[in-house]
Amino acid sequence: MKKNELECCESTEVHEELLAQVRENLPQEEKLYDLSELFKVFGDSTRIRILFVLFEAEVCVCDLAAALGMTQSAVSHQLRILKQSKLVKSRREGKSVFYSLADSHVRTIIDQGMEHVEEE
Amino acid sequence: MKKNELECCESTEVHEELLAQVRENLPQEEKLYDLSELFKVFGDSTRIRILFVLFEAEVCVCDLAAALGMTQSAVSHQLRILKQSKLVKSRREGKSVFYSLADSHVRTIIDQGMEHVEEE
DNA sequence: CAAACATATGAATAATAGTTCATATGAAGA
DNA sequence: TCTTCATATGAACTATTATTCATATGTTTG
Repeated sequence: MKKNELECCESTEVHEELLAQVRENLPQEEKLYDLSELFKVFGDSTRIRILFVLFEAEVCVCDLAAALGMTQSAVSHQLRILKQSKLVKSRREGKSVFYSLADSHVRTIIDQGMEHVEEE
Repeated sequence: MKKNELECCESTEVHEELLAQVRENLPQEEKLYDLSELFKVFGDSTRIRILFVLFEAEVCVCDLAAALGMTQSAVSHQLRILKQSKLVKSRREGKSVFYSLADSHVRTIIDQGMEHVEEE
């Protein structure tokens, strides 16, 4: 990173200090990437709807598809993404596969998001 | 929604009840959409990095661009999105515009996400 | 073991979103 | 007022992603 890039806002000196401090406290690039990837999973209304259904109960794929009015394939693709992010887990029972929430962070994150959305 | 869609998993009866209950407790479609739109904002590493910089201090656009090694334009576009979602606010001081976090939900949501990502 | 059922998955398509480039807006100073 | 600096924004391009369709995998039952 070249120092020249910082030549902005005229008062270069002061900002250099600030930027140095900011960079120091910034998490590793990989962590930030993983974090954004996690939120990307929440950033789709189909997956959000799936999670809300799973708040209620452990549900099999075809019921999920029925509840959401979507094809089995579309739901299955999204379940795979949710599972890869460890937001849901699955359990096979005969021909069916039942999905449920993986841990409590899911609920907390969504609740906080809801609070933000519901403000004003 | 046609009842025929629910003919799956053979034991239709039981699931009908479950699905009726699930549908009842599901938030309005609009709420779910807004929620996913909010998380979509968190689901980009550029915006996550911007938010982490703002955790440290109130920063002007060109310093943000410098800190992240991005063009002023790209940062400005993302700031607009963050502002529309009310995650950041801005304040003009002469030629510069300073950005800062809008409320505490931002921090809570990101912290919970971090916890999830950092597990195992 | 063959047929039926539930789910998973690869490829293709369609829609969405981020960055770049050029330029517009808005403020400060000569 | 004209120039310069900081930021904002529209359009084009590129990349990413969700859904569909066809089909594969895995399980139960006759």
